[in-house]
Order: sequence, then C-alpha cells, then structure tokens
Amino acid sequence: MSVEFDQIQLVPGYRKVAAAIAERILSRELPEGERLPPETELARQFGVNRSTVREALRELESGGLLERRPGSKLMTVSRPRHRAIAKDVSRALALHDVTFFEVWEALTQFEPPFAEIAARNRTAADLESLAAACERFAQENADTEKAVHHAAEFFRCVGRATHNQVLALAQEPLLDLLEPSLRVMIDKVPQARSRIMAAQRRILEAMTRRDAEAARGWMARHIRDFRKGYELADIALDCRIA
Amino acid sequence: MSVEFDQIQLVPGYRKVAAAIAERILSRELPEGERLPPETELARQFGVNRSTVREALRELESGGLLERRPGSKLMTVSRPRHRAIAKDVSRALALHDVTFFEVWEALTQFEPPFAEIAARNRTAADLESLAAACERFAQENADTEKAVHHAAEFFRCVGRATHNQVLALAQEPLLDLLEPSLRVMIDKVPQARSRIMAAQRRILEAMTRRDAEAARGWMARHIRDFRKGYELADIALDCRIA
DNA sequence: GTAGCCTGATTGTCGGACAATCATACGATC
DNA sequence: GATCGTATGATTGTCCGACAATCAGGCTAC
Repeated sequence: MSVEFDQIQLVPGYRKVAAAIAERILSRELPEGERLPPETELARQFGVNRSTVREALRELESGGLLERRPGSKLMTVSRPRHRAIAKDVSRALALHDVTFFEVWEALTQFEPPFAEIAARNRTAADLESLAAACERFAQENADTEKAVHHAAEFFRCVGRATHNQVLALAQEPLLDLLEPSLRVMIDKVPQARSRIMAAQRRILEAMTRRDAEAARGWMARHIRDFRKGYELADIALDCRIA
Repeated sequence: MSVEFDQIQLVPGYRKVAAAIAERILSRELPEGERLPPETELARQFGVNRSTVREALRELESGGLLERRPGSKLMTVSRPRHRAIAKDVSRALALHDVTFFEVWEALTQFEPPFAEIAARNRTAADLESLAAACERFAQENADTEKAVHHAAEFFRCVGRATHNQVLALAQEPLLDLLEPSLRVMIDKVPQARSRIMAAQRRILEAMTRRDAEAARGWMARHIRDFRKGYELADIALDCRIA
C-alpha cells in the first residue's frame, strides 16, 4: 500500500496579503471607490513589512482591482476596466500564436448575433455613437492606422448597443486582434475601404429601423468581406497574427 | 488663443521596468521557457534597486507573463494560461454586477455555434474527453458542487473540440459564471440533473456522428433548458450573480 | 549508485532612510 | 472676498543593507 501526501505549498507573504485584500473587494466589503489605508497602516495591520505590502499592491493594481485616482496618492478600490482586461486577453492570445482564421471564425460567430441583439436593444444614444463611428471611418480612412482603429470602433459601438456586458467584454479582445489583422490587409485591397463603409451604413440603417434580421444579415456579409479581403491580399489564413 | 499643454505623466520605475520586460516577451525576444536573470542582475542592468525590480516582477507575474516552475527559484517566461486569464475576466464581470440574464444570453449566442464547429472539427481524443465528462456528470451529480462543476466541464470539452483558441478562451469566463448561476438553481429543480444528462448524451451522440446541425440544435435546447430552470426555481433573471 | 554534507546563489522578508509629491491649513496680498 | 504663497504633515517611490530559508551543484563516504 502506498502512503501519499498532498503537495505542501508555501505561499509567500505578498501573495497572501494580495489574496486577503482581493477577497475583501470581491465580497464587496470594500466597495468601489473606497480608499485603501496607506501602506504603512496596511503593513501594521497585516503584521508584515511595507515592502511586502507594496508587492501585494502591485499584483492587485495590475489585476485592475486597485487604481490610483489621478492626482491622488492613496489607492482606491476599482472595478477592472473592460479595456484593461481585454488587453490581457488579446495579449495572451497573441502569445498563443492565434491565427487569422481563428479570429475571423470567432468574428463570424459573434458579430452577426451581436448585431441582431443590438438592433433590438439599441437606444437613441447608441444610434448616435454608431452614426458617429460610421462618420469617422468615412472621413478619416486615408491613414491606415486610423482606418483600422475606426473600423474596430464601429464594432465596439455595436457591442455596447447590445446592453450586455458579457457580450461587450467578450468582443473586446477580438477587436484588439482585428486591428493588426486588418492593418496588414486593408492597404492591399483597393476596394476594402468602400466595402467597409457600405457595410457600416447598411448596418446602421438596419439598426435605426430596429430591423434585427437585416442587421444580422449585413453584419454577416461585412465579416465575410474580411475573409475575401485576406484572399485578395494573398494572406494565408493559418499564419499567426503579428 | 489658448495655450494647451499635454498632460505630463510620471511613470514610476517599477512600471517602466515591467513594461520593458513585457515588451521583450511580447516581441518574442524572450521565448517561452526562457529563464529570467536573477533579481540582482536585473537591478544592475536596469540601474534600479532590487525592490523596484521585485515590484515589476509581481506585476508581470500576476499578468501571467512570468511564472516560477515548481521547485525552482528563477522566474521563467510563460504564456498566460487560459484558466488564469479567464479568472480575471469573470472576476471583472462579477464586480460589474453581471446578471443571470446576461450570462444566459451569452450562452445562447455562443454555445450552439460552438457545438456546430466542434462537431465538425472534433478529433477522436476530443470525443473521448467529451464522453468522459458526460460520464462523470452521470456518476457524480449528487453533490451540488460536483454537479455544477461537471456540467461546466462538459462545455469546456466542447470548447476545446472547436480547435479554435479564441472561441475556447472566450467561453471560459462564461463557464466561471455559469457555475454559481447553476449552483443556486440546480437543487431547486428536481428534473434539472436528468435534463442535463439527456442533453449531454444527445450532443455527444451528434458529435460522434459529426452531425453539426444536430449538435447545434441539441445544444440550443440545452441552453434553453437553463432558462426554464431559472423560471421554475423562481429566480429573477435580472439580479446579479453572487 | 545512493545518502549525506558543504558551499554559493537566489529569493522572501525585514528595518530604516530620504526626496518628491500631495493635502491641508494659515497668512499675506490685491 | 478671492487668489496666491508658504508651512506642515502624510504618503509614496526609491534606495540601501541585512539575514534566514531554500535551491543547485559538487564532493565525499559508504
């Protein structure tokens, strides 16, 4: 018979401190906006050195649970910003050698339903920001950098218009990856800009009429266009992004 | 005329050091598995104190870019693990007061297409792990905790079977939120367990036959069942999860 | 070949230190 | 009265030096 022991794991102090503070935040004992005590005070309470507290704070800070309000010294509890979280996700995907195809396939699956839901749930304000994004792409698309950014921004507006945080957040990393994907393609396909513009207008129009079916359909074509773009630009879909 | 100045921002040293190391990793100059120099050496190279380096390392560590191989002191470059990233995302969503409805709606949009793609791309190995997950749920569903975990695990297998990292990673945070959602419902609905079991079997069977259409359809019913569960358990869909 | 021991390297933690910045209150000036 | 300048204390960012615990590798004895 074999005697087995569980692996004993020594958790360093800075991690325990971070976990203790994180738990208080997650349980909402420390509400958003609450100011954290100064480092010396935290060190006293936890019975550790200030250096240890500081290492813990860096961990929480990079996780978005703490932030420093501009022009303030004390840390305040914060809800992780969607953009910051999305950056981590897209960074992780990039390091995992995600391919053009994977991103395109995900867009194919996500965006048409998003457009459908957005068409149903959009408010007047959403419509305005969509129209504004559409307009910006039409105006400033000469510069490659601005063009890809505005193209992604249009999707972001659609995501917000779904009024579903889960959907909006799930979309963000995709858009982070869409930008570099589009960057290498858009200038090689002369008609790309006008196709994007046309698609945005159609989608916007469908949203205005709250025509969910049409919004979905035009979005599906919009995404299919991207794939055609890669083929025209002669970019292999199975090579990794950036 | 108004003279305007750009906001001048003082970036603390630990953040600069973290950014410098992160850039090297992102550019793949430091490949995965590469061992980072010891802290004293890094301090010497950057011309800062070891404490400053340590704060930077904590930041990178919590972002998943660095990790310590078990039983080793030196940090090694690592690709952020999907699970770790997903934890951050679901934590963020929880803090943003995400509701049952939002999670359910996202599942409704994501899972049926995932099942369809998985049915097409699944390998024999995927099929095995799906069958195993199915079996585990059937065997160990008396304990609430195990039941919800195994239910989520089945979805995870479907996600992996798509062979698309973007889809698999996008699904993870959803499953983190599915668990607490299911936890409060499953014991209030007597038929929940048998319904889940039946759905899993149908989906598994469709995958075995590579019948994408059927896989999608059964998955759609599976998700619809969840909603019915909430209604039967008398849980308001617009209240936030845990 | 394995177990034990030694040595150097490295991390985790500590204590103390100081300049720069922020918050606040108090006067001085217009 | 409003604005400015200054003084004061609190807080962070950074540094230095220190030490125990742990890890890696080599050496020895059996």
